[in-house]
Amino acid sequence: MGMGRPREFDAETALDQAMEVFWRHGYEGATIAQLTEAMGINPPSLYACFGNKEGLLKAALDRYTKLRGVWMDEVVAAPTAREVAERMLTGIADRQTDPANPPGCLLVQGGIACGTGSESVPFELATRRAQNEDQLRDRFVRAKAEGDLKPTSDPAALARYVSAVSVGMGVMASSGSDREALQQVASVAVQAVEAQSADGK
Amino acid sequence: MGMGRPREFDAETALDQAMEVFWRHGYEGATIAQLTEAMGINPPSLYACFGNKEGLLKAALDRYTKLRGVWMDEVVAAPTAREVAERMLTGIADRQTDPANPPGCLLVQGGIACGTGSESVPFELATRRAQNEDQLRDRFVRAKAEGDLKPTSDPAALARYVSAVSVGMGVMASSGSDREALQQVASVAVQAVEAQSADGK
DNA sequence: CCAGATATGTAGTGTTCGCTACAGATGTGG
DNA sequence: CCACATCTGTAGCGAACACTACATATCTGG
Repeated sequence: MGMGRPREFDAETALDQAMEVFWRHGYEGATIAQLTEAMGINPPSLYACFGNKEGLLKAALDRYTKLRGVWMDEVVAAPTAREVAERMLTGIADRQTDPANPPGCLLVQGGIACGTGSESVPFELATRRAQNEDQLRDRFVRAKAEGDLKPTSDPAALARYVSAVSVGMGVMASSGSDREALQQVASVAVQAVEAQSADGK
Repeated sequence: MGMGRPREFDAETALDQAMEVFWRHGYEGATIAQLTEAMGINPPSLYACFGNKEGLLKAALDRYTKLRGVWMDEVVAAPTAREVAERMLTGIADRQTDPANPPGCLLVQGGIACGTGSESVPFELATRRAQNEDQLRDRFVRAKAEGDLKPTSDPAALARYVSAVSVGMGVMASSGSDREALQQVASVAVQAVEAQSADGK
């Protein structure tokens, strides 16, 4: 028994194109026609490879969070909580206004609200954002244990805060805010982390 | 010439119901069927009164921002920049988790991204958020002039920052974060404004 | 009570959506 | 070269969408 005709497109390349469409238009705003055109394939190929529209989104999210995870590892590798926050927020400002990608963050742009029948999409995005927050929290827990953060500080609250600012910056970026505006936000936001640092700066 | 049959529903009451549907499902996620059912009317009445779906959204946004404006006036009436930020952010935490409303903020939930043909919706929401930011900025400009904020502080950046945190909290609320979690974020966020206050607290 | 004007409920319209049946193309194992 | 398996393109499926035609009902002005 043979192995069948091989597929004529590269799945990861196609996924990158799909990711960009979801990123720009959101889950519900992206149509199969737009996706297939961007991916350079026809609907049957899409469904054979990814199951359905939601499966394609999840695959795109996997790819997005994988790429982002590499960067996040660098972020939490910073020596102090303050520098973690600074790397994170200034990096967010740069990345979310990088003309190579759609503005904002796929985990926000993808869909905060969805119609009946797609309630799992916002949940899926929220789960991925929460993973990011967890990674930050773990890093801040360590910072507190190391005496880098004040003994009175709340690492979980700090992580939630940095995560919230990141999300807010993503919305601003998608609404047209430029890199400079986001850098200003990052600059102010870091000061709240400084206030929780043992050396106060 | 007569004045015709009077409408049998109250426009503002119906608008409140429509606002809640948009708030919960977003612009694209909300269907005319859901809207008319919530409003207790039939499609022709909706179109006669509001023009089309986008007109209904704008009317709902007008009502939302009007109600919110009353509260914002109280916020900026606080005596110091720090207290303005505190009232704003703790109030956001309370309001966005108020069980009387859908979670989050209509200006965020309404739609960050939209499909082709509805690009004006995200723009409309962004414009309303910008108005809020302008109001904050004006207040912080005054605070700086009054010596309440440091001479080196940037009122526009501070306003952008508070606005960004508010938006981030809105996304968190819609993803299931409870009041306490948002209050923690608010509590941390205020410290950045404190750092820009002349008395440092 | 009548004529004009506006609102209402029923029952659709055309379009677009996500998705797929099907036939032909292209590969592998024997 | 043949049976089989998988992919590809065309063409279109049923459902849901925003929106509306139309007949009927309810008002005002005369």
